[in-house]
Order: sequence, then C-alpha cells, then structure tokens
Amino acid sequence: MDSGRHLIFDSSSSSSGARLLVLGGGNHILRGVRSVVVGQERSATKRPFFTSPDEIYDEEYYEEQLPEKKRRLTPEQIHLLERSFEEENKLEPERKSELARKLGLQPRQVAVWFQNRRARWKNKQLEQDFDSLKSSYDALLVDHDALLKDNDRLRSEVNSLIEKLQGKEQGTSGVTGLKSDDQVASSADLIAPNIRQKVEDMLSTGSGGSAVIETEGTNQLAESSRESYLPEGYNCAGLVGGGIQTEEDDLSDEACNYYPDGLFMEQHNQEEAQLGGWWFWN
DNA sequence: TTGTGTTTTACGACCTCC
DNA sequence: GGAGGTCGTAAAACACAA
Repeated sequence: MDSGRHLIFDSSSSSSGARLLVLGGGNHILRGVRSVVVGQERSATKRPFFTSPDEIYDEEYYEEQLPEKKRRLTPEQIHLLERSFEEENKLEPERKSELARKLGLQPRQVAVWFQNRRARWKNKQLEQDFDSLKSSYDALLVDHDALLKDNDRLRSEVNSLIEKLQGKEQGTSGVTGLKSDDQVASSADLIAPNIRQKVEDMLSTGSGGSAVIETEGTNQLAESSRESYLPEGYNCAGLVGGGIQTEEDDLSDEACNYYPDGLFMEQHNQEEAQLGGWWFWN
C-alpha cells in the first residue's frame, strides 16, 4: 500500500497546522491533513505539524488519522446553505459565522461552499447564455437564408424582364440566356441604352410606382412583378455590381428609402460583391 | 466488481478593494 | 497589508454501465 509513496515535508508555516503534500501512491494519504478534518469532527489531538522528516514515516500517526476522509455535507446542511445562497450569494463575516454555528461547520467550510456554489452558478449562467445566443444565431441564420433566396429569386426575375424588354426592342439579336447572378453585370452593359434607362427609372424612384415603362405590352408586367416580389415593408432594392443601379449609388440618406425600418445593408466582402449580393440584417 | 465519468469539497495562486 | 473574491485543480465521493 505504501509502495511508491512520496511525501513533501512542507516547512512553510501555515495558519492551520499540518500540511502534508502527497505526490503519488498512497491513495489513503490525503494531500492536506487540514482538508480532511470536517466540522466538529476535527480532532484536538491532531499533530499540528511535522517537526522533522522522520515523523513523516510515523505509521502510528497515520493509523490514527486515516479514517477521517473528506466528507460530503448532509442534505440538511446543503438545504440550509442553498437557502442562504438564494438570499444572497455573497457571504458577510457575520452570516458566515452564523451559518457555521447553525450547521456545525467551520466558517472556512461555509466560505468554501459558497465559493464553489458561486462557481457552479456561474457555469450554469454561461450555459444558459450560450443556449440563448445560439438560439438567436440560429433564428438569424434562417432569416438570412430566406433573404438570400429571395434575393436570388428577385435577380432572376429582373433578368427575365430585361430579356423580354430586349426581345421587344431588338428582336432576336439581344442578349439571351442569363443564368447566374454574376452575369448580371456584364449583360447589363449590353442592354440597349434606352431600355436600360427605362429600367433604371423604374427602380430608382422609390416613389411607389411612378415610373412607367412605355414599351407596349410590358409596362403592366414590369409594374406588377415589381410589386409582387418586394416583401412587405420594403420600398425598393437596387441591383449592384455594375448592373441596374439606383440613382444614388452611395446609399446616402436620400437613397436609403429602399430599405425598411430596422434594417441596414452591408456588403460583406469582395466575393459577395461579385455576386451582387447585399446582406440584410435586422 | 471494476472501470470510467461526474460532482463535491478543499486548496493555492493570484487579483481587487478598502 | 489583510480580507475576501475568482480561477484552476486535486482528490474523495458518488453514479452507472459493462
């Protein structure tokens, strides 16, 4: 049992007596004799300190001391401590002494219990905060994904409308087959200037439909589509990336009537800019 | 029974406040 | 400088599956 037992004789003075440090083996030998003495069971006969290295090997001493191990508090003690903790999680000296007296514990034990209880409480709070933040994040992620999809859908719709307009004005020689977002920029440059101007007019006013595309047979489509795919609360969203733009490219106050209250727009990085992607956050 | 993971008790080191 | 706080950790106590 004692094989491999290593002890450190701690000669540094301490306020409370024996300090025996155990580095290995001897599982029954506790690292601090002080720590195993619990409450009123603390024995007055305990050796206060080793006065010489030889005393470390005094087996008789251990036989007397070893039965006392670290003990858990009784349910009654814990109940009272918990109630006290609920009232106030900090411990003033008077309350500490009072509790110790009521519970038959050392004031030090009461203090340690409160320290550990505060640590547990803090951990629990951290877990709750984490869960709460994670829920918020997940909800935002869902919103964000929905907005991205909406964004894509709107872009395709604009592309399709542009194609139709071009078809009307230029017959079959116009640009066709726009499929992806990153094609919007280059294709927009190829749009006949007069059509482009009309689309810009339509999208830039933000006045709720004052712009009318005069091209025969298309104005109604353009107007109704635009109204249908803008979510409630949105006025007008401009395209970016060199495509159709608002009159105010700099998102100045005057131009920012395209966004609903409580939203701001942010172009996150170059990649998203390439995709013509505006991120909406609320 | 035993191995393993979790909880509880206790401590030392370090920090802050008065 | 002392008292009391947090933080990190050791080790006993405990729970539980294999």
